[in-house]
Order: sequence, then structure tokens, then C-alpha cells
Amino acid sequence: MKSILPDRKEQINKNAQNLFRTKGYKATSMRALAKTVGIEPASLYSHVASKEVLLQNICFQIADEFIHALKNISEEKLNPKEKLAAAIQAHIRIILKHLDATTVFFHEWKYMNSASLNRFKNLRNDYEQKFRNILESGIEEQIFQKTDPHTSIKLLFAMMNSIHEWYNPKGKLKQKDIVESILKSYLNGILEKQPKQNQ
Amino acid sequence: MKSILPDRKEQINKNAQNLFRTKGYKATSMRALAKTVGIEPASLYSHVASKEVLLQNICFQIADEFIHALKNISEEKLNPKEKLAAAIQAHIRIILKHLDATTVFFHEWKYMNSASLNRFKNLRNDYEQKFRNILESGIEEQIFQKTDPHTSIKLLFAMMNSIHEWYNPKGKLKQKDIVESILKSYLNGILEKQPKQNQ
DNA sequence: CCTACCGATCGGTAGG
DNA sequence: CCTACCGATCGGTAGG
Repeated sequence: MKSILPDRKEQINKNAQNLFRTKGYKATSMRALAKTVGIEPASLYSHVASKEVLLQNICFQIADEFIHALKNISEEKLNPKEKLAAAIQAHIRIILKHLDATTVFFHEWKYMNSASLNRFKNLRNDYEQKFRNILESGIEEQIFQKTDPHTSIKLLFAMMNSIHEWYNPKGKLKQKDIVESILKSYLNGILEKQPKQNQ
Repeated sequence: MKSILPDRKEQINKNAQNLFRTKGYKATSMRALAKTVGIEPASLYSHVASKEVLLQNICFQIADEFIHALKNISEEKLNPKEKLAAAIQAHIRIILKHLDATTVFFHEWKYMNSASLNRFKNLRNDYEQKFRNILESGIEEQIFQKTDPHTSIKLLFAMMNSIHEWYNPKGKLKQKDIVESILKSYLNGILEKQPKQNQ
């Protein structure tokens, strides 16, 4: 007789995401994880190599999602304002789709070993750089106000990456409302009040 | 002969702030803390009751600072826009003044026991409510655009409370620049483009 | 996937 | 502030 659960490994990953999010990586024991899965602690190691590999899988899986979504947008024919709005929307969609995993991605990545850590930081820097590039081309085209792109993009990510802290999936706030609020708080703030045409 | 260090307890607190920030509360051992202080692990307990009390002291000391700064502002005669700007500036000043402690305040509070945790959450909710009140009175007076105050204030805190993640005290960015960037990204975004007078 | 177990490390105490 | 130490818990392995 086969197991009722189609994929035990997938179940372990999902439960790890939830525990790492709610308790934190360091405060989550493999024994606690085993209990939520319903097997003995030692049995976990038939499916996963180590606790840290669980963390790495979460972080790099989410990094992949972010990167691929942005790649698709960058291939579209859009002006900087449209492109930035699309990038923001895509980023938020991924957060809402994977609330546990993205929270771990944002807060627990630092517990990876240094090799993974360096790879992770590079991916994240590249991703942020692409957002900065959109902002900078918009400033050049005078669609956006002059601002320090580094600070401005950090503030944008701060808003988007805080969603998991206050968003209630069972509340009445929809994805569309969140995207709108962030576009309003951020984009309207950096948009010129009277858009100019090629100076 | 007295100790060279004026206050060993203060030194322990400061070192705990730094370790809790950089390694995380759960990943910081009392042995590691003792080593940075230069005493044996057991000797820590002559100065502090427990590891958790160290965390509580950090969290409630910072909560006090935030609350008192805001109280002073609320007693001034200011319109909602000036009041919100002053509250933002005061909040940022405290973050920059206590980078280690505020980072612990933002990320490690969840490891307090449930009695402290409840007290802490209440203080934080009261503080956020006061920001919401300012925003709401500004919306009533039509100084600010209509927005969902709850989401909007969460986004504001997200920006302010992310500073520790990207601010480099040795860089050329000054407190004034950070305050300006956040006011620009946030306040300009919610300000009416053409301010109305009592409809 | 289980039983049985290992060495390491943890927060904290006793007693001086 | 130190030496000596405790019980608990940790991530992980051996062997089936």
C-alpha cells in the first residue's frame, strides 16, 4: 500500500517553511519538524540531507521565482513607469503566493553557510540592481523625480517585503489593493507632478 | 582598585545588543556573550538574571524611547502634515542613535515569553495607533489623500524600520538625507497635488 | 522509516 | 567573579 501523501519530501519542505517562518530557523528543531510531519526525527534524513539544506532550498527557490518573473517583464516593450509598476506587481504576487517561504527568504537567509550565503547575496544584489536600472532610466527620461536610486529602491523593497508582517490572507484586503497602496505611496511620490516631454 | 570599565552591566547590555543583532537572539549563546565581555560565562549571572531579561531590557528600553519622543510631539501645536513629519523624523533619529538595539527591537522581540510579549505588542499597537490618528486627522482636513490608514501606516513603518538593513554609518548618507528620502517617497505620495480649502 | 544512540552545546546553579 | 558541574536539548549517524 502506497502512502496517502503523494510526496513526503514536499510535505517536509512545506512544514519547514511554516516552522522557519513562525519560530525562526535557529529555534526550529528537526524533532519539532518531524512531529508536524508525523514521523520519527531520524526518518527526516531519508528525505533531506540536513537542516541547512532545507533552508537553502527555500531561499534559492524563491530567488529563482523573483528572477524569472522580472526577466519576463524586462523583455516586454514598456516605458520605465509601466515597467516599474509591472515589476512591483510581480514581486508582490510572488510574496502573496508563498507567504511562508518568502518570509524565510527575507529573514532567515543569514543562517546559510558562507558559500551559499555569498551566492545568495549576489542573486539578491543583481535583482535589486535591475530595479535600480528601471528607476534610473525613468529619471533620465524625466518620468521620475531626481532621487538617490539606491535609497529609493531600498525603500521600495522595504514596503513590498513588509507585506508578510501585516497582511492577513483571511482579511478583506486583496492583492490588487496592496499593489495599489504601494504604487500610490511610492510611484506617486516619485512621479513628476507635471510630466515633461523630452525637455 | 576599581575596574577600568565604569559599568560592567552596561557593557554586557551593549554587547548583547550587538550580538543579538548580528547573530540573532537564538543563535547567541551566553558563552559567546561572556567571551566578548572578557569574563567566564557563569559570571554573567552576577549582573543579569537570564538571557531573556537581556532581551526584555532592550525591547522595552527602545519602546520607551519611541513613546516618549512621540508624546513630546503630540503636545506641540502642529497641523497634521507638520506633526507627521516631526513624528517620522523623531522615529528615524532614535533608530540611527541605537542601531543595534532597534534592530533587536524589530526582529527579536518574538522570543520573549508570553507575558512580556503581550505587554510589548500593546505598546507597539498604541504607538502605531498614534501615527494612524495623525494620518486620519490629515485625511479629514483634506491635507492628505484618501487612503486606507492601516495599510498606509504599515508601509510607512516598513520604510523607516528598514533603515538598519541598508544604512552604513560610515557612508556619506546623513540622517537629514534619510529623513528627506522617506518624506519624499511617502509624504509627497499622500499629499494632494492641489491642496483644497474646506471644500 | 524505525530504534538506539553519539558528541556537542545550551542556559543556568552551587558554592566559594 | 571563578571553578565545577547539571539536566536538557541539539543535529545527525549506525544499522536494520
